[in-house]
Amino acid sequence: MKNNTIAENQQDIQEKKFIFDENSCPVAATMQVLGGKWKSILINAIYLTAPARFGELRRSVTGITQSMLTSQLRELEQDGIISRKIYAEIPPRVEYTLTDFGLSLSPIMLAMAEWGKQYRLKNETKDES
Amino acid sequence: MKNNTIAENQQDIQEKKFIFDENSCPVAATMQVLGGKWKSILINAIYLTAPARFGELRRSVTGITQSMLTSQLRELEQDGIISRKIYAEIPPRVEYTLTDFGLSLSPIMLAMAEWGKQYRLKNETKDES
DNA sequence: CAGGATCCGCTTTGATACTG
DNA sequence: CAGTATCAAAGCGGATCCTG
Repeated sequence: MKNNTIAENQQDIQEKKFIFDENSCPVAATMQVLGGKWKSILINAIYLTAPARFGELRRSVTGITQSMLTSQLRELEQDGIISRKIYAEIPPRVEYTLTDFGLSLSPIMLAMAEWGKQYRLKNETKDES
Repeated sequence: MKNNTIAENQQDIQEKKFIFDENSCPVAATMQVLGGKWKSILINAIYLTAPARFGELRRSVTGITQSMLTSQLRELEQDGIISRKIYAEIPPRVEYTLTDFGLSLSPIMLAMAEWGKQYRLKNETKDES
């Protein structure tokens, strides 16, 4: 059973006949979900403050506008990352939490957080000019 | 009925008062390096085919234009992710490889690749309509 | 409180032509 | 071969106003 989805055969590996594109590269798929200016921040915020209310997120995620917050939350919900729970109250209340699938992102988020710290450290000491 | 119109200070301490923004959230820092349509694909491509020549990348990374390839490679080099080695030959030859710092991204890349596969699987079975 | 609907500018990306 | 330069198109993000 030599059904290699990455390279057709051993010769391709030696000749480096790889094909990378947005539809086949699985890393790109993840980036499409996490991409954009706010998605990763929102996931992180909801992860740390769940259950997170809309107004809470608007205040804690500095700089985001209402419309952006709404649209990004909708997309994350659409992608199965977060779940939206509506309470029929006056005033209305909506709580966001990570789904199990969203929680499966935590290894990535943790690794990215750790790497991001190192990256910022690296650039701090470099900016001493 | 307590009067908490101005008593927010005490409560805020007990409440979840997190602040998330692009400059403090380390995850956002990583996203700034990996963000965009091509960066993650390029890192993956260079990781798997290093040393990768410019023309090789242009052919293997399907859909990218020369100008995009150049600019994205320059930014990755600027961020210390890849190194660019020029051979003074005719015709010219340039090889790209990941730096040690770029290699430190591999846990993230591997985690993202694995998650991306699951994500695509999830959506495949969902698209059976 | 938690949005929805519009409008708009800027950044990102793409297409094309040219060069050492 | 490995770029640069220029221009056009697209998409993302932002500001503002309105609503159940």
